[in-house]
Amino acid sequence: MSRPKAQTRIQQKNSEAILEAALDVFSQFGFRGATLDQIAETAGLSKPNLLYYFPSKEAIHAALIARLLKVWLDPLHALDATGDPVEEILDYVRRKLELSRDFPRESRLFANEILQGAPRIQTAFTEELKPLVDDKAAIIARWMDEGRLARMEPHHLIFSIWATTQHYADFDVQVRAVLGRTDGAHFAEAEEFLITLFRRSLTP
Amino acid sequence: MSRPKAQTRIQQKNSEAILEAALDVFSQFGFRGATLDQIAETAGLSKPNLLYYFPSKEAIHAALIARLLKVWLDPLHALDATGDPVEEILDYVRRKLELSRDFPRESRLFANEILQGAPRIQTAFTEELKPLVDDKAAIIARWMDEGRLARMEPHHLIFSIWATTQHYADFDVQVRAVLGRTDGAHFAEAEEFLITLFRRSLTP
DNA sequence: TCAAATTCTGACCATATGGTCAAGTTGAGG
DNA sequence: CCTCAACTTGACCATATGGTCAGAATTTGA
Repeated sequence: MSRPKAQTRIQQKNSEAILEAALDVFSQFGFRGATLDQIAETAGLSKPNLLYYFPSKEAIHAALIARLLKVWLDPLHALDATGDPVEEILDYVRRKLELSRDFPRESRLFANEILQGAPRIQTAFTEELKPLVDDKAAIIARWMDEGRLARMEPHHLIFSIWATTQHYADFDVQVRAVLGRTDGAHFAEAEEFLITLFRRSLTP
Repeated sequence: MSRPKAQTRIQQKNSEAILEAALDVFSQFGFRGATLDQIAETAGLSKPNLLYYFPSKEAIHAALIARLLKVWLDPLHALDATGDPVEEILDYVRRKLELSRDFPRESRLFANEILQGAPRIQTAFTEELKPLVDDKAAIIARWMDEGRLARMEPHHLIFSIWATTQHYADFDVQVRAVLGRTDGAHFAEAEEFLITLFRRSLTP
């Protein structure tokens, strides 16, 4: 972070390996549960070498969070005020569920962070997330005023979409245990279910 | 756990204080992030004294989990096959949301555990949770067969209820940040929203 | 009241962990 | 092929942490 963007080939490669390894470890054990030794070993580097690229454990975590925040908020950004209300929201559900399926570690990284009071991303909440959500909630409210969506509290609608989609990444072990499966086939079922759930309650 | 149930007045009081403190600390920092010193200080005991009542950190955690599992599964147990289908499920939603409101630490304790792969409660999943969910899912499926509920995949319906209700406990900081509130008034809104959401999609 | 059982504690231990540093190795440009 | 900067590491440090133990303080029951 404070270090200038990776420039040499080696810097590029190792920084990437570190962030990749850190994502593995942080998402599995949380910030305090993760150790530099674990991250270094996963990345195939020695601990001092790891600390040559990032000044501290904090810095690695911060770099990860910053990098992922954009990807994470992207689907909500894509919600288009000029599209068809119901389909726009269902598309958002689909995109969020795809993130859970394709980037479960990222989802768990955020979940871990928020669960523990989000001590390291408070500013992102108030400065990025809240304005974005307020903006999109206003669009949804307008659609409801126009009678193009059934009336519901827009913020809570967004919460329910986050909750239901992220559940499949964050509580993966529970989902698998309850369904008695080890494959990932339940994502297709989940999509069908969620689309049905939200379509029925949103259609005016 | 291995120790016989607290018998003397002092044992009763101190065991209780320890579990209460441990709930605070574990739910906030996760298993690996929590320290015995923290728990001991919160409980108002010395660390060696803490270890006089529980043989290890693991044991404290295990005792907590065991004690909470019952409370946590209770609302689902209460789902009654002879009741009115839509109202039974909406009552379940209400009870789960009440748990999130009244026992957020318990919710976060479980969330932390599951997020990290549920290494310490795997057996509870397969031996208690799965059979219970399968049982209730069968009841819901029967209601749908009888045309008394709109058709949806029952397991995923249950997941969506867990996800949406627990979201308000587990992601509390995020909810507050996005709503821009510090009070707990959003629980009433959440209830209204969730009841509407599920009623619309479940009514045949 | 007094001995036995229970409860409590200061001091201590082994290990883990985030981080440092001096010195060595490797790679890139001239 | 030589030099200088970039990269890498073994050894090390201070602190934190889970846990132990001998003995002191307190409670209990006869």
